[in-house]
Amino acid sequence: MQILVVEDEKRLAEGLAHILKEQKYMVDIAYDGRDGLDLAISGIYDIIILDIMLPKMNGYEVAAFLRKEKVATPILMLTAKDQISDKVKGLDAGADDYMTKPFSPEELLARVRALTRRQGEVVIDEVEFHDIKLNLSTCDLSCNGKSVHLNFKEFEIMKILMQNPLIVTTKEELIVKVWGYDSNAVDNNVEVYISFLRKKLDFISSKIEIASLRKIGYRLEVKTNA
Amino acid sequence: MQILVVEDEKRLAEGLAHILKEQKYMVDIAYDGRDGLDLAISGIYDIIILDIMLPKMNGYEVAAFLRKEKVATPILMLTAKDQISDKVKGLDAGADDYMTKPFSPEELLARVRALTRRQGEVVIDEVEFHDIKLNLSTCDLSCNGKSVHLNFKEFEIMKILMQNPLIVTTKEELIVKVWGYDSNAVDNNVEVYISFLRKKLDFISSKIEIASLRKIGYRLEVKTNA
DNA sequence: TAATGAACTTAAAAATGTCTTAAATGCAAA
DNA sequence: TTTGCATTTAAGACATTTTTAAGTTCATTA
Repeated sequence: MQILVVEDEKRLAEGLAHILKEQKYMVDIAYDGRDGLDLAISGIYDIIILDIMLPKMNGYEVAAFLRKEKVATPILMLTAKDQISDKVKGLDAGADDYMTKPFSPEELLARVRALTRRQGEVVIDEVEFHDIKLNLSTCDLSCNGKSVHLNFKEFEIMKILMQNPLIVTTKEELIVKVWGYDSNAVDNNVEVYISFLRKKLDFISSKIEIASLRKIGYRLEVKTNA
Repeated sequence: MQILVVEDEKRLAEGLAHILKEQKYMVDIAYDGRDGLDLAISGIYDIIILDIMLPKMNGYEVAAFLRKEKVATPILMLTAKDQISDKVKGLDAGADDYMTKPFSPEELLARVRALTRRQGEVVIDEVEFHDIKLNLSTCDLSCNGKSVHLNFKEFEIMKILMQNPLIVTTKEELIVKVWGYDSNAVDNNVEVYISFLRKKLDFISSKIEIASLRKIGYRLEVKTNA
C-alpha cells in the first residue's frame, strides 16, 4: 500500500509519513506541487495526500491535472480550518475526501482507511476481546447478540483499549490519539467518555470492564467474580 | 533521544540536564526564549522542556510559534505552583504536558517517558529481585503468583530499592528522588512508607525484607531463618 | 540497665484523583 | 429555524493517597 504525501511544510510532511509508516504504509514525500504531480502521474500510489497551499503548483491544479490525465488515485486534501469554501473547490477539482488541519492521527488513519476500502480491498473490520466485538465500520459494540452503537469518541477510545489489551493506556495518550495533540481536552473529558462506555458495557451484559489504575490509566479486564 | 531544555535559571537548567543525561538522553540547553526557538525549530528534538517565564520571548510564544510552524515536537511546560491558569494557556499554546515546580526527578522522567512513548510500543518492563517482581507499568508487586498494587510513592521507593540491590539508600536520597529536591518532606514520611511496604511484602509472603541500618538507611535483604 | 535518640506504627486529617450527573454548548440535518 | 444528537463543561460525591502527629518500640551506649 503506497501513499504519496505532497506537503511543503517539512515537519508536517514528515509527521504524516511517520504516522503512516507505523501502520506499515509505504510513504513518499514531495515538497511542492510540481514534484508531487510528477510522482503522482505514475499512478503507482494507492492514495495521495495533497495540501492545497503549495509552491510552484497548488493542490487544485495538481488534482485537476491528474483527473484530466485519467489518474484515478484517491486524493485526500488538506486545508486550514477557516477556509471552508476550499472544500467545494477541492472536490470539484477531483479530491475524494478532505481534512481540515489540525487533525488527530486517528482521524488521518480513519480517512486513509476509508479511501482504501473504497477500492474493494478487504480489511479487517472487527476487533475482538473476550466476549465483546467492535465493528470498525459501523462502530457497533456487541456481546452475545446484544449490541449498542458507539459514537465517534466512544468508538475511538474503545478501539484503542481493545487494540492494546493488557497495556495500561494513560489519559494523556487517549487525549492525544482521540482529541489530537493540540486539542485542549482535559482529563475529565476522558473520564466522562469512560463513564459512558462503562454504561454501554453493562447494557450489553459484557464480562469485560474498564479497570482504572489510579494515576496510571485504563485497561480492559475480565470482571472478577468478587 | 534528544531533549532541549529552555530555562533561564542556570542552576535548574543544569540540574535538569544532569538528571536527563544520567538516563542517556542527549541534552541541549537554551537560556532564553529566542535561542530556544532557534534550536527547537530545527525539529531535531524528541522533547522540548520549556519554562514559561523566560527572557526575550516567553514560553507561550515559543510554543505557539513552533506549532504555527508545524513543529510537532512534544512540549513539556514548566511553571510555578500558584499560576493555575498557566496550564490552560500553555496547553492552548500547544504544550503537550505541564509540570509545576518544584518537581521530583522521578516525576520529570516519568513525564518525559510518557511523551516519548510511541504508539503500540509494548514495553513490559519489570524489575526483579530474588522472589519479588515489580511491574513498572502497572505498579504491581508480586511474589509467586500473589500480588499487590503499590501506589505511586510506595512504587517509587520500592523501585529505587530494587534497582539498587546491596546498596544502602539513605532517607535523604529517597526524599530527593521521590519527593523532589526542594520538598519539605521529613524522615518520618519515608518511615511511614517503608512501613506500608513491609506490610505489603508480608502480604505477598516474600522472603525479602526491607532492612534498616540505623542512622544509615535501607536495603533489601533476604530474610534470615532466625 | 537506664537514658537517649532513632525508627516504627497507627489513626485521623488533608489533599488529590476519579466518577457520575446534568446542564450548556456546538453542530448538522430536516 | 428548529430539532436531535454529540460533545464539553462544571459541580458535587466518592475513593484513595499522602501528610501529619502522637505514642510506642527498639538499639546503642553512658
